[in-house]
Amino acid sequence: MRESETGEIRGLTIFADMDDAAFARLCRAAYVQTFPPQVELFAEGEPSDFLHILVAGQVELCAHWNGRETVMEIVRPVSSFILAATIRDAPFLMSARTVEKSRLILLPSQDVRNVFDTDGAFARALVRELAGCYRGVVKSSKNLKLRNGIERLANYLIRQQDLAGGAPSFVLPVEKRKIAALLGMTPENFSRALRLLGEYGVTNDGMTITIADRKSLVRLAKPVRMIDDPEI
Amino acid sequence: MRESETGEIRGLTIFADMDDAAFARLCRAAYVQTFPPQVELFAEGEPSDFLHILVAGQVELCAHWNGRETVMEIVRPVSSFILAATIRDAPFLMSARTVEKSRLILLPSQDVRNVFDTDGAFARALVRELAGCYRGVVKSSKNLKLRNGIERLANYLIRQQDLAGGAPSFVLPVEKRKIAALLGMTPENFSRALRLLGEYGVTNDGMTITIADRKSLVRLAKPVRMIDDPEI
DNA sequence: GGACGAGCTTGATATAAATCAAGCGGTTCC
DNA sequence: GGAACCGCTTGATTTATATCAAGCTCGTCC
Repeated sequence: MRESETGEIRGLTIFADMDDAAFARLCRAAYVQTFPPQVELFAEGEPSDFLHILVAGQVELCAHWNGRETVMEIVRPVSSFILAATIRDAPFLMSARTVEKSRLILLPSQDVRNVFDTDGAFARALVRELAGCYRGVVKSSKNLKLRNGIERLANYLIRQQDLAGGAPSFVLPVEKRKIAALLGMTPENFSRALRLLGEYGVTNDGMTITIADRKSLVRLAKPVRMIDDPEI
Repeated sequence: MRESETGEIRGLTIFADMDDAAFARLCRAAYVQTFPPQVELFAEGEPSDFLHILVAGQVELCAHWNGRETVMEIVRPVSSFILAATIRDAPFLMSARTVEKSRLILLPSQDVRNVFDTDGAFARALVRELAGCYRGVVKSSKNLKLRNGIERLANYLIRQQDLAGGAPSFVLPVEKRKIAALLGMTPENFSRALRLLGEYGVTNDGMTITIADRKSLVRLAKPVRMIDDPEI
C-alpha cells in the first residue's frame, strides 16, 4: 500500500495514538481495493481475515435467517467495520455489500491482532472504539424495542437532516428499501409512514426529503440523548 | 474490600491476565454491597461512577422512552456490566435493578480507567471483553429483527434448557413478564405464545418449563450459530 | 420513440401484536 | 380464615404491521 493511501486512514481515532512503526507494521500487508456497486465483500459466518476500512463510497451490513434478510447498519467513510470479529478471530455476524462504488483498505486480521498484542496505545484505542460500537448497537436496539415504525422513521429523518448540515431539504443516503430494512419495516410501510409524516411537515420528492416544520416533527419523534445522540 | 471478596472476581477473564499489583490498585477503593430485591442500582443517563460486578443474585438492565419500558438484558453472576460506559466515562444507557437479593462489587470507574491506561494486559483483556459484548448485542438485535415472537420464545427456551444442563424440565430464571419484555413482547402475548408451543411439546407449570420433544421445538426455532451461539 | 425493468407507491387484505377487560390462583398479611 | 394483592392467563377487540397485487414513475437500453 502506498503512503498516500495509508494517510487516508492514519487520522482514524483507532490509529491516532500509535507510533509510526506500529502503524507501518499494520499497513505492511494491507491493500487497497475499489469495488463496484452491489458487490458482496463477505458473508455472515465466514472467517474474518481482514479488518475493513471504508475510505470512499458506502457499504451495508446485513443479516440473514431462515430466508429473511435485514439491514443492520450502513457504513459511511471513513470508518472501520467488523472490528469485533477481527479481534476475537471469530466469524462475521453480518454480511457486507457495497451500496455504491467503494474504496476499501483491508488490513490482515492477524496483523491487527499482533500489533494489538504488542502496542498498548493501539489496544487502548481499540477499547474506546469498541466501547463506542457497543453503545451504538445498544442505542439502536433501544430504538427498535421502544419505538414503533413511524417514530423510528421520524427520528431517522431528524438525524439525517443534522448529518446533512441542517438544511430543510436533504437527500437520503441510500435506497428507501434499505432504510426501511434498517428501521425494521417493510418498504410498503416505510412509504405509508413517510406519507403520514406529511401531517408533521415532511414532504418527499424521490430521494429528497424536505422538513418544513422541524419542531412539529420533533414533537412526534421525541429524540433523547440516550438513544439518538451518537456522541454519547 | 477483603481478600476473600476480591478472590471472587479475580478469575474473571478481564482480570485474569493482569498482575497482582494492578489488580490491587483496582480493588483498593472497591467495595462490596448486598442489595435487596427490586432495588434500582442506577438509572439511565446518570454518570457511570462504578464498574459493577455481579457476584451473586440477578440484575436486570432496562431502558425507557416516552413512558415505555423494556428489558435489555438479564445479568447473571459472575459478570461485570456497563463496562462500556465506564471506559468512555459516559452516562449509562440503561437502568439497573436487582431482580432478587444480589451481591455486587463496585470498582470506581476512575480507577478502572487509570489501570486501563497503564496496564497493557488489562487493556487487551478489555478489548476482548468489549468485542464479545458488542457481538452479543448484535446477535440479540438480529434475533429481534429477523424472528417473530414465537420464534424468539422457542429459541429462548432452547437456550435456557442448555443453560440449565439439558434436562427436559427447568425453571425460568425470572418472572415471565420480564422474559416477555426481554423478548420484545407483551406478557399477554408471551402467555399465548407459550401455549402455542404446546403443539411442539412444550408444557409449563408455573415457572417450570418442560420440553418433551426438543427436536420438534428445534425444527420450529431453527437456532443458528450466528445468532444463538454465545461462544462465537 | 417505445419497451422494459427497478424501485416506489397505493389499496385491499391477512396476520401479528398490543390493548382492554375479566377472571384465576397463588401468597402475604392482618 | 379471609381480604387484598400480584402475576399470570384468557378472551374480545383494536391497532400495527406484513403480505399480496396492481399500477405508477423514471430511468436505461435498443
